[in-house]
Amino acid sequence: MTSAAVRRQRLSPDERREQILLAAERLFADRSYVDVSTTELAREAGVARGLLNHYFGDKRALYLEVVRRAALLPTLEDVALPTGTLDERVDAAVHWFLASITPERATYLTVRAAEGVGEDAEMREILDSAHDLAAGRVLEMVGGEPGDPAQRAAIRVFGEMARGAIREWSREQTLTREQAHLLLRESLLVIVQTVLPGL
Amino acid sequence: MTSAAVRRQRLSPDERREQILLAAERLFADRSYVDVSTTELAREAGVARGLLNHYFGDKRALYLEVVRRAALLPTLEDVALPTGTLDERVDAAVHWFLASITPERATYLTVRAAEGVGEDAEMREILDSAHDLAAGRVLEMVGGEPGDPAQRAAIRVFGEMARGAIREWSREQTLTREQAHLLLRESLLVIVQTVLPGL
DNA sequence: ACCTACTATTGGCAGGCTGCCAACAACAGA
DNA sequence: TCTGTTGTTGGCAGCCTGCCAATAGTAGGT
Repeated sequence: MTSAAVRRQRLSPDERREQILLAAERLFADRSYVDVSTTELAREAGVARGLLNHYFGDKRALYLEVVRRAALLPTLEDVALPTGTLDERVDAAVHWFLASITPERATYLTVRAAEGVGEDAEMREILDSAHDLAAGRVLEMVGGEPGDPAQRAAIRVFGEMARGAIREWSREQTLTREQAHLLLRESLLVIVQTVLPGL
Repeated sequence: MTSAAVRRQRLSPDERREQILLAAERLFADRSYVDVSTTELAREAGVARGLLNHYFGDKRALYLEVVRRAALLPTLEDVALPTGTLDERVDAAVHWFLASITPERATYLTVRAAEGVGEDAEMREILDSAHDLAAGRVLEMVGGEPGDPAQRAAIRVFGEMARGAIREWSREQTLTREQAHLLLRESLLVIVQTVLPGL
């Protein structure tokens, strides 16, 4: 009950939109989709409930927007392509992957994202495209052919594995960071050698 | 509007429970948790809505029961432990994994399960324990030490990868079954060689 | 500085869904 | 046939969501 906004304030649509999104990120980070009501979302943003619908149309649409931002975030900044031997490039790629998905974001995306809202086509597409983008990055780094669908698919599979390893390390703590890194490096190397012709 | 049950019928609790569960499995297989209302569930089961609460207490509890059954199913039947070289055992393990998770069940568990209901501790535990059971099986098959937490964790990571590969193959069709199998076999072999001492 | 048109913002209404509970009725045993 | 047990029902109360007409900041023209 901070009751910060007792007076009605008029903001530009962009500012208001951002404000609501930030509040939503804050709430959805801790609790699931179904547990957070639009009333709460509105209160957290210091705004009337109807305004959520006005800006996002739907509770679900607002949620998808939150997920979209979180999912695309790590692939936004661009990285320098590593050079050197295949081993070195693979190691660099694994390093990038582990760094790009911070533990917080990992739990958020692997746990929070797939939750609450019906994981329908739209939701899947958001996550898939983000994962595919990340896979493309890795593929570039190891020197593969990003245009080849099979190569991309193989690296996406590696991505699943990597997210699993990150969870084991950061949440369950059943693997050390070194073990996870080692596991991923060896596996990625083999995947690359298996799928990519002549490397 | 088939209106099969016009007359009230009295069944044994076990039968009724099973009937409701089957109806729920049918509905949740196609649509998400939030999309299926308890009214629909009751109608599909040919039963009054209140009976769902009577037997399962909660819509969420009913859903968790459905997921639990689906998740544990593949690990129920026991398999003969393969013998032979490491390569052969690894191949057998991959084969078992691919067979145990049918495409339908795969989409159900990777997509449906993580959806709709808040993926809280209870939900995670159901899936995790099922995945851990499967990992234990694989570990036995390749000749590891099922009691070693690190080995189990490594195989669980492989499990994530395998589910990803199954999805690429069965849903996205970006990999052939042979490619998926090859990828998993090579990776599992490397994982085993990396994590299991002296094999 | 005032006024006006524009539009960001609000609050309440209607429909639907969920959990709960007291009443009802099918079936077994005497 | 009768009666007690208990599986089963239907409706009530509360909450949540999407919608929409009314309200009120605010910029821009005079």
